[in-house]
Amino acid sequence: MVTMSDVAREAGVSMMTVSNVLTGRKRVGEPTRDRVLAAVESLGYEVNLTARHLRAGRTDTVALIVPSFHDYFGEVADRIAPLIEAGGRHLVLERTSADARSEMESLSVPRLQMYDGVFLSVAGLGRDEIDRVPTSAPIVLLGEREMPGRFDHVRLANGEGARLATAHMLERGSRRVLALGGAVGSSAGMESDRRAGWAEAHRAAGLVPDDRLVVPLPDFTSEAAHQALGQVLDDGPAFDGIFAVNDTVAFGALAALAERGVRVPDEVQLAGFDNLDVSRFVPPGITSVDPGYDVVAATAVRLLEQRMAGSDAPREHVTTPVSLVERGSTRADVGPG
Amino acid sequence: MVTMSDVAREAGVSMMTVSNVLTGRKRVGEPTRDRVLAAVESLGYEVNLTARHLRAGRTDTVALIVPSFHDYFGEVADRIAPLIEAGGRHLVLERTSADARSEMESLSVPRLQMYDGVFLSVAGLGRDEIDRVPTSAPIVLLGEREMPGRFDHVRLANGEGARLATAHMLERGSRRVLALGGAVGSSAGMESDRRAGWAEAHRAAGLVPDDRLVVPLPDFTSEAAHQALGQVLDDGPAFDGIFAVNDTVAFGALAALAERGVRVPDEVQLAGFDNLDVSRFVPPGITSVDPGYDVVAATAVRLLEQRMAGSDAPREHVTTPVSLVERGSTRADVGPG
DNA sequence: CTGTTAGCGCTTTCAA
DNA sequence: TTGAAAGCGCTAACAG
Repeated sequence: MVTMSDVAREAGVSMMTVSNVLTGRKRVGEPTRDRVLAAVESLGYEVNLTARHLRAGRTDTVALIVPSFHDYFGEVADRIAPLIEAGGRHLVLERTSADARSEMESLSVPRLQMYDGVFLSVAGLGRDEIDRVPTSAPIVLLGEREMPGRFDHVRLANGEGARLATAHMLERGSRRVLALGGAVGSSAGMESDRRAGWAEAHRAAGLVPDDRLVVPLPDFTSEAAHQALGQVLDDGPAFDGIFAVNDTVAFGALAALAERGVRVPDEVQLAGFDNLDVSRFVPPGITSVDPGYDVVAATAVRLLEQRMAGSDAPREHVTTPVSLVERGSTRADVGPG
Repeated sequence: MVTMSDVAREAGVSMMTVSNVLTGRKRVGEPTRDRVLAAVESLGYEVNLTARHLRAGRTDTVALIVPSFHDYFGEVADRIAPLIEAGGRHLVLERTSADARSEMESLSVPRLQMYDGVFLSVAGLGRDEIDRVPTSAPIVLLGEREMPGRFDHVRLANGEGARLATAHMLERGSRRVLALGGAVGSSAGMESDRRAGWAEAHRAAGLVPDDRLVVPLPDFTSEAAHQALGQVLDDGPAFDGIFAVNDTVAFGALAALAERGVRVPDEVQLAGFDNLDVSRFVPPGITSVDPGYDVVAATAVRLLEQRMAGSDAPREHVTTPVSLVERGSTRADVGPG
């Protein structure tokens, strides 16, 4: 490995001069500069960033640590990346494994403090476990559940989104709207917030939410939704609308409906959550709750940069607004129900 | 910041002993060990990985650097991650910006050598530019084009996949199959390989590939495909099949067809490439070329680990096999054409 | 404008 | 089993 002192020797200058040429932090005379660059070129020298980072005490790198970068977090990452770059830092993504054990593992403190800041979304961890994550690096939590007060936290208006989607279908004539992927117990996760919104929409419409319409899922994949909805269609309660906990789940539902020849939106209306790009294109177009990705990203970046700048302002817990995007999977007018 | 020497002082031992306790590399007496751990706990000490890395000359981290982690590369990343973890290293993802300038930027040597190894997929760079990427770190190229011989390279059998998909539709009665996203010029990218396969299938069926059926796209998004196919439907040549250069493009096509009431597969058959998870579920199910993600991942990891182990075996250029997954968007039997 | 010194936090020798 | 010294490659601070 070629080091800076090799270059210095080759150019007949001190290491400091090489460093100055490379970083541009100090004025260096033209001829000296040229000799240094020539030496760099001829030796094929490359700065060692690890060494620079150790010296500087910063890595100029921010991590987005999420359970999966498909779907929602992929979209979020796409918006966060340019904002972080604009601040002169790099964004890297890390995937936490699904299970809580290795999730805690990947949150091992040493790794966290390798970064100037971290966006963290924890799927499997309970609130207490999160609370035990040391605060060595600036951390902004992303995620749809209660979080310890000692972290900044950005979350969506989940209940409101679910309410919007469900109310929309009720307005358009549905009377029995399934909550596909709704939590049955009283966990504090995203699914229970979304389920609460579903229930609230029913009550606002003068209907009593029927617990049998809440269909839990082992995970929020298309496959799980496909299977579960197949079961409901075969021998579950009757329904005429589906609020899917996210768009991926909605695709699984769509497949199950199509297989049985159930027409969308005529017989069953369908709405999802996340407004994935593909949801616009999948016929008949999936009505979906839009998370306002730009706002989520901008808020998260603002909080993290504030923290990285050393602010000790009180932690913020921000809930960002959502909106409903109506498409062909729900009806345009009030139907017969 | 608490350092190891703080812990050593607190525990009344030398730094070396602290290090040994923490890494477990050497035997340490029980009582000493306990005192060290107590000090670590009470001071809230965290190893500084940057320092460790500098000392070790390794970062135990591998990067997957891709233009986008949606779709194809997201799937690849999901398969690569566990394999890398199994080797005791971490996988991080970085996104290259779309444009070649900042792509070259993110490939700046210093960043590359921060990693023990790199999987690199370059979208915007030409072969010559890639050839100029310094070989400081072990690099395995991923991507569907000719690459310099000095790198290991994993690519798909693009031509074969396109041929399979097109031949399948021709067998099932299509006579005029659009190549949606096919390259028009003679660039050496993925799209021209796939277009070549499309043409070959025609010839094998005794048909003459019609260049007017090759529809170029500004980018391989659903939106671009939606627009372009809309144009073709409105005033382009007649067709009865579509080979979409990837599944994302296929979704855009599906939307354009649905808007105009064109029935799939009865009037137009449709096949894509990548076999995304969602393609299984989008009615009527998108026939797609499966890239064999597990094989791609295993091959790439094998090559990189070999390189990271210091091998100077000749560079390998591996083309991994693909297969066709038939679904409802193409016909089950020979139709009337 | 250029060079010298010191040290970021850790671990690999080597010695006790 | 424990410790002291040396140095990974770089740059801030200060001299010259």
